[in-house]
Formats: sequence, C-alpha cells, structure tokens
Amino acid sequence: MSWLDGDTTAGPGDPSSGRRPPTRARLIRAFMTLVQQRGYAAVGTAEILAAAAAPRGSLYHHFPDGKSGLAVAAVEELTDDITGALQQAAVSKRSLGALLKQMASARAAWLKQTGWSEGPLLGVLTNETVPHEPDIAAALALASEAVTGAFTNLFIARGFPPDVARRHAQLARATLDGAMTLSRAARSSESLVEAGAFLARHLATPDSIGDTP
Amino acid sequence: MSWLDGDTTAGPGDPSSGRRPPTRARLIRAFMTLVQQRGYAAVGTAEILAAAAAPRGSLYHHFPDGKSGLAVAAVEELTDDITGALQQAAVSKRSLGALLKQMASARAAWLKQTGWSEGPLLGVLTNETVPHEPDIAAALALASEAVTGAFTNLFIARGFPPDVARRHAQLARATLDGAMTLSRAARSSESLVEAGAFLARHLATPDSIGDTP
DNA sequence: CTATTATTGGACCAATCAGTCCAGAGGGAA
DNA sequence: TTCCCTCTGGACTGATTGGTCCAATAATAG
Repeated sequence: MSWLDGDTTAGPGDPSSGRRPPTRARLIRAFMTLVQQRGYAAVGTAEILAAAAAPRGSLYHHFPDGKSGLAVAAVEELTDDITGALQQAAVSKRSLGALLKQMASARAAWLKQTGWSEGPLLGVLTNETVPHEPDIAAALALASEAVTGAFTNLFIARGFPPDVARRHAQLARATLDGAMTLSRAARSSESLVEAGAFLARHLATPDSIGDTP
Repeated sequence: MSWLDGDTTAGPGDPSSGRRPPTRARLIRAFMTLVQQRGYAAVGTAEILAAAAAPRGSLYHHFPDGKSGLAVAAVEELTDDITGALQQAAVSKRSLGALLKQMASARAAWLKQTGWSEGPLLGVLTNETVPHEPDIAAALALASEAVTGAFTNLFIARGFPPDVARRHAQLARATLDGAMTLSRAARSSESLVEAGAFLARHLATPDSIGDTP
C-alpha cells in the first residue's frame, strides 16, 4: 500500500537483497521524482539521465520515443501503483471514512516531508501536455479512467450503488488532488486535512447521499 | 463577473472604442493564455512575444525580471480578477448553491469551448515552480491566500461563521480546481458537473454543517 | 522649438535542449 | 571458441532557450 502511504518512489524493482533496479526502472523513477518537483517541460533529459545514473543511449534504447515515451511509461506504472493500492484498500476491513482520511493525511505528510517540493504527477502532466502531446494525453485519459474506476470499486465495495459510487469517486479524486495543489501553494497542510475530514464526513455512509430527487 | 463566466482573457485594457491594449497588458494576456495551455516551462519567450505582437525589448523593459517577472504580474492580475468576481458574487442576491453550480458550469463550458486546451493557471504554476522559483512561489502563496479569503468572505456573507466559512472556502477551491484538471484529462465535463452539484448540495446551507462535536 | 524620458525593434550570445549515431561491452547459446 | 543480440557509453548536432545590449523612435515636459 505504498501509494496510500504517500510514497511514490518505492515500488518494486528491488527483488533480492541489495541489487540495483534495472536501468529502465531507474529511468522511470527518476522521471517521476523530477517531474513531481518541477513539471514535464522544465526537466531535461540530461537531468533525468544523471539522476538515474544512466547513459543517453539507454534512454533511447528502452524508450524509442524519447522523453514522451518515458512519460507514458511512468503514467502507466503510477496507474498500476494507485489502482493496486485502491484494490487492497477495497478488500481491507478499514472504514471508508478512515481510508479517505488516511489518503489525505498520507499526502499531507508526504508534501511536508519533501518540503512541498513534490506534487501530483498526473495533474501536472495533464495541465502541461493535454493540448500538444497526443501520446501522453492518451495515456493520461486511460490512467484517469483507471483510477476513477478503482475509486468507484472501493465505494461499491462499501455498499454504494454503482452510479453513486462513480460520482463519489470523481469527487474524492478531484478534492484530494485539488487540495494537494492548494496545500503546495500555501505550504500548509490545512487544505488537505480539511479535504480528508470533509470527504470522510460526507462520502462515508450510503445514507448520507440525499440526492435521489 | 468575467471570471465567474469562465473568461480569463477579457479583463480591462480596452477603455475606449477599438484601441489596442498597451504592450504590458498584451504580454500578460498572451502569457496567461499560453501557460494555461501548456504550462510555464514549455512556453518560450519568443512565443509569448509573437502572441503579444511585441518586440523582445519591450518584455525586458516592462518586466526587468524577464519571464518570471511576467509570471508574477500575471498571477497578481488573475488574483484581482478572481477576488473581484467573488466580491461581486458576495454582494449579489444569488443563492450560494446557484453560485457554486455556476462556477463549475462556467469552467466546464470554458474547457469544452477551448477544446480542453486551457487549464487552471494558478494550479499549473504551483506544480511547476514552487520548489525552484521563489519569486513566483511567493506570488502564488499570496494569491492563494487572497482567493481563499475572497471565497471565505462569500461564505460569511451567506451566514456561515468565519471558521466554517474558511474551511468551506478551502473545500470549494480544492474541489473545483481538482475537478477542472480531471475534466481536462478525461476530456469530459463529468467531473466538474458533479463537483458543482456536490458543493451546492453540501456547502449551501449553514445548517448542513453538522461538525460541531 | 529643445530636452528628457519611455518604449520599441531586433541583432546577438552562451547555454541548453531533445534527439541521432555508432562503437563496443556483456552475456547466453551453439 | 564464434555468433548473435541486448544494452551501454558518450561524442555530436541543429534548433531553441532566456537574457543582454543598444540604437532608433515615440511621447511628454519645459
């Protein structure tokens, strides 16, 4: 449940004792970290290569499409991380309110710990690439649907009817991601904490819906 | 109430009949539009200059700090637009629910109209510049506080106690901004429409709070 | 008018960008 | 060994980056 704990950089790639992850995985991790800090366009390939301790040839060997191909792979891997964590959450015994609060506080802790230097990867990629990078935009659309679907399944597993579950999923995602950016701008957890409390209060119980007119 | 209607590019600068706005204003508007489309780092000064039909010398005359100075000015101007619109909304006679719904649907209409090619300016700037552009980050922190304050005043004007008003302000901002990015990724208004409906339902009446333990 | 300041127009620069290319290291399989 | 293929290492390139500099041109003041 690494993503629920707010850690995007752990992941697999470290199967045995102290072996270094393969180059491809190191490139993806370096890309994620740097883009979370400063966005897609501001991060150069040279910097990614340095952070991953990989030569230039390896980047274009593993990702023939270059930087944008690396972005697509990173989006896909992050999607797997997130949906995996949400699946685990769905089958866990924790209450919905506790889960939503934990999602918010985990992100708040991560932001604070990194000195507000890292932000939401899918969000920044969306706002930087949707109009003019069709490959990345397509990957983001798929990722968005997958994550919303995983959130929806979580709400369904907690007893909501599918249509309500999906709307609550959209809400939870929007509020958490938005609060993350606001917290970053203000360098304060206030927004994220309030978001978690609010979601736990209003989305946690099926009978609090009140929108069947 | 241009910002409530989702139009960020209108603004002043056109006082008399058909006079062209002065260079400084044109630079800011060009910057806003381009950054909303593709982010801060991906937009070059040459492109901004071309869009504003201004020579290079003018940029560094009006903004001695260059691109980052232009960003700070754009953030300040957008902040004024937003807080002005919210002040008007606060003194208007419209219901809170109607206002929140309108904010969401105005953004949805704007996104759709531009082919999902423009996004939230403050959000993308936050996630691109906070760790390594101190001037812009400072402007964003001020802007964030000002906008949250304006939202808070709106809730206070509708009868909420100050502390609840501020928390609802954080919530409304986070949810609307987050939903905007999600809508952009999915190229669908679904998320924004749901966000507006949800906020109108849960933040509109003072007695729906239920959080005084 | 002249003097002064504000603004424009654009040539120019060093640094950096993403991407290309290829020689060769490494490691199984035969 | 030899063959084959994956992967690495890094030199190189043309385009573009943000920024500097200054002469030419309004615009305003006296």
